Amino acid sequence: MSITYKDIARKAGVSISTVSRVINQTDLHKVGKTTQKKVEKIVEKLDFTPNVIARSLVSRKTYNVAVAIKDLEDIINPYFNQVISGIAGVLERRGYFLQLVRTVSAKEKALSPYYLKAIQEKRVDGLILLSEEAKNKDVIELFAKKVPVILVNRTIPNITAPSVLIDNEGGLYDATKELIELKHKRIVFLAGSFDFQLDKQRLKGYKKALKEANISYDKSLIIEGAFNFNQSATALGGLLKKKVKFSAIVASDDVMALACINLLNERGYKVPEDISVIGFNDMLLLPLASSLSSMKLPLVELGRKAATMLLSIINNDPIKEMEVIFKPELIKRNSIGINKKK
Amino acid sequence: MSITYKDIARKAGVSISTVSRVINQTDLHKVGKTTQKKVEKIVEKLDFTPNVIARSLVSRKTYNVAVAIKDLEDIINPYFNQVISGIAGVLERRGYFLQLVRTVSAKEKALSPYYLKAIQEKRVDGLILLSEEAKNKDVIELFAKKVPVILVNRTIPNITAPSVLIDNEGGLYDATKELIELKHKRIVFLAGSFDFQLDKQRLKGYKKALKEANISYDKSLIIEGAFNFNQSATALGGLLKKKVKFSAIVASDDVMALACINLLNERGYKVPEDISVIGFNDMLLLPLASSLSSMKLPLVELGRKAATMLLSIINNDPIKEMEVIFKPELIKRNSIGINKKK
DNA sequence: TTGATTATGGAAAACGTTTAACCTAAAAGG
DNA sequence: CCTTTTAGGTTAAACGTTTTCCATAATCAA
Repeated sequence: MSITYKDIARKAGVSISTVSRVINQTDLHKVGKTTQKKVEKIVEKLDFTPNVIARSLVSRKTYNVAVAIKDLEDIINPYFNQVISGIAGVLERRGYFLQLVRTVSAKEKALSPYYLKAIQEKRVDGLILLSEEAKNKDVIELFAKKVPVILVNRTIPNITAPSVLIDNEGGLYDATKELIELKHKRIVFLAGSFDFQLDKQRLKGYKKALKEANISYDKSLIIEGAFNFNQSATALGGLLKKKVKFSAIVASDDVMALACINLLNERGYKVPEDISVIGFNDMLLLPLASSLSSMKLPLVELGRKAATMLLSIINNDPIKEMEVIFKPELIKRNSIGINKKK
Repeated sequence: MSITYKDIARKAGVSISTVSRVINQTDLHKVGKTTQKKVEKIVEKLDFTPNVIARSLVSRKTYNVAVAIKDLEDIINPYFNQVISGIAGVLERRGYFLQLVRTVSAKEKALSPYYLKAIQEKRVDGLILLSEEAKNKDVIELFAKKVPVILVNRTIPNITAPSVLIDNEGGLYDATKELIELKHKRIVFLAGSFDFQLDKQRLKGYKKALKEANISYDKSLIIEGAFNFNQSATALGGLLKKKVKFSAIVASDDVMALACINLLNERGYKVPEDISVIGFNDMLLLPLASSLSSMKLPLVELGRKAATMLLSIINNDPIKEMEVIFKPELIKRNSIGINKKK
């Protein structure tokens, strides 16, 4: 059916090994110039591409990398989008392919989640884990099996793993501190979900900033918005309904911050005159929020870094640092101002 | 290094063929009940998963499907997101993996674009083409080579290919007609780009509606916004600057429509009092535009359909229809109203 | 009892590569 | 002139499966 080395070899009147050497440019000293040209011409003419499957079988390399997100709806999230975009760029430049896998199984009680399946079946050379859903136990097992894995914005207790991290604690500390400096005392932290490390770490930073300013921690100011617009609006709506007092909000994501601004406007509050708002990620993709202050993160760059590290590990290149930490940087725009109340 | 059939066979004291038969549940009449149990127990205990590469080599199936988008930034676009989400769901349920590939090559003059490379190297069993970038010539060649390919929202001249299409002409016809019924006469069509079939088709529908109403076609009302927020705002801004008169806008995408509403508000126009706006896709992901009227498309469903068709072709199942067409449906919300001017 | 059938299983080729080991003729070295 | 080296190859094993074909023992019908 399709062309193989055998065909090329026959047409060129040489052996299969010679064809392999010409195609891979290896051991070329074992091939005469004229033979080489002859083979190259035929490869060219037939537009031949070696079968990567057969190649993988012997080389044990697939040139395939899995990128794991929790659920496929997650690719809708601009955060993952940008990271994946960065990953993909590096992979392509280095000749690798990108396989998108999920960490949750399909409802029908699949045996193992897809991201594990991809590795068990040896479909991929490595894995970039963008999701926190993957169980610690499973991830530890992967490390034990020497599977190249990069963790993104997630750690495993007591283990130093190759990872690209975000200084979540520092980020929320900086954001909170800025608001405190603007005389805010009752600051809402709209987290995504405390099921995630990321928000636990951020809460730490929030508390730290409060403590330093001798502001007491009020649990009722902490709410969860599931990283999406609607649930964030609902959460904030709940707070308003309960008449909880506050003059500022830090959100764990720009979309969530946007939901706040939107709801506040609807309810007659002005941002930043009445309420200050700071987002996270600085995604800039919603020009509607062109005045949103945010903790900026170079997400595309972060993806690039993760991919580069993974490829280093896959190719046994020396790796400079096991953990790379990106520090969010506060971008001040028009959504924050001095607290004038009281 | 890793476990193979050989190991299982040795431990079970049976042949490799027997192991294969048990694992694949094929030719089970050739395996005794007790032998089967014995093998199964060992497979279970060792947590063995067959090497999919070796398997692919002989079966000529990779259980891998490529989904091609133009550029990786495209996954940021909610349109692709939803379609891919639909595709991924079906693939996973049927045991297939999803490979994300681009139709444009990396800048460094790569030989062939990645989506072609994936096929040439036999990495994938089929391809879903979400991008119009892929050249007709290349796509035709794929069909000639009997590669399973599904086209999404794109056709190839003179060829009936398996495809999932959108009734673009009908969609814009309906939108325009609605506005005409609301007494609008000068209607802006904010297209993405006329490099694309999709917008050419939509323009056709737009013109058709005008013609039926005896409204003359004014080319200056046709602008392009590159399917993104900023360029759409710029395009509309240009129109305003030139003082072109209009009372309604149909945009080729919700984000673009949003850009219009945003700019109009900034410039002091009210929607829908002064200007009516209709979007396309009805993505609903920007609750900020909760009142945006839009031509709704079941994008996730569309992705599902594409994946289902592809798998049918891959597995030589009879395929019901070569072309499935999704008709956009006008969802009326608060962004349109009767034209009161003149 | 004999021949046919059935149940159970193994051996080996094949898939398309890579690569280690081997071969030969010519060139070089002494 | 003989030996060694080098250039330019070839052969064949290996990678981990699937699958066709063959083998044997037990069972069955007559």
